Amino acid sequence: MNPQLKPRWHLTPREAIREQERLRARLVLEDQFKEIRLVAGADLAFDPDTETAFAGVIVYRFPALEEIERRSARLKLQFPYVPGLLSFREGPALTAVFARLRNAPDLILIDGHGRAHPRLFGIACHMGVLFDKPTIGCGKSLLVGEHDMPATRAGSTAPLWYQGERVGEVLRTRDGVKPIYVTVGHRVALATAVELIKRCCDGYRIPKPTREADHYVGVLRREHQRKAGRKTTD
DNA sequence: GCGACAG
DNA sequence: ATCTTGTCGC
Repeated sequence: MNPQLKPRWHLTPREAIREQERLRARLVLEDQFKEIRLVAGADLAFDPDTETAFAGVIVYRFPALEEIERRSARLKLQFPYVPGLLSFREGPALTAVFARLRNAPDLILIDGHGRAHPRLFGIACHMGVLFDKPTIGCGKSLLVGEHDMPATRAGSTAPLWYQGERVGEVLRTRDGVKPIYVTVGHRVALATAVELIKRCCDGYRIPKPTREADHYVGVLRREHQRKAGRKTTD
C-alpha cells in the first residue's frame, strides 16, 4: 500500500468521480519496475442476497506460474455497481485480501479495465496507484473504446482506441475464441503489459492468475452459501 | 430523449 | 457479478 495514500471508499458517486480525477494524476504509463518474480491474480465473487463479497488473491512465481500463496477475505459491499465506478464497489475487498498476503507481488492482474475507462482511470489503475505496484487490467468485455477484431489465431492483437488515445490491446488468447482486453493499470507500458499477459496464459482464454482466482472465490462463495442454506433448511 | 454500460 | 444443463465441436 502506498503510505502516502489512504483509500477513500465511502463516497457519493459524484465524489468518487472527483477522487478518480485526483488519483489519475499519479498514474505512470511506462515501465517502472525491476524484475517480475511474483505475479498475483485477484478476483471477487458475491452473494446477491447478503451483498457479501468473497475476495481472493493467488500469488504465482513468474514465469513458472507455480502457485506459492492464496488468501481470501469476506465483507459486505457498500457501494452499488455503477459502470465507471467499479473500484468503489470492489476496492475495499481487494484491499483487504492483499493486506493478508505474506509475499509481496511484483505485478498485479485485475479483473476489469485500466485506462480503457470513461475518465481513463479504471479499477486496475486505481488499485495500482493505491498499492503502488505494477498493475494490468484484464477485461472480458468492453466498457469504452473502439477496435477492429484481432485475427483468429492465438496471439493476434488489435489496438483499442478511446478519445484519440490507444488505451489498450484486444488480445486473442486462444484460436477462434472471444478475445480479452488488456489495458494498462499502473507502472507498465501497454506493449509490456501485452507481453506479460501472454506469458501468464497457459492455453485458456483467461490468464492463469485471474482464472484461478476467479475459480477460488467461486468455490468460497458456494461453500458459504451451502452452510447458510443448511441452517434454515434443517 | 435514446442507447451503452468493466464486474 | 449471478441465475443455469445439456450440448455441439475439436
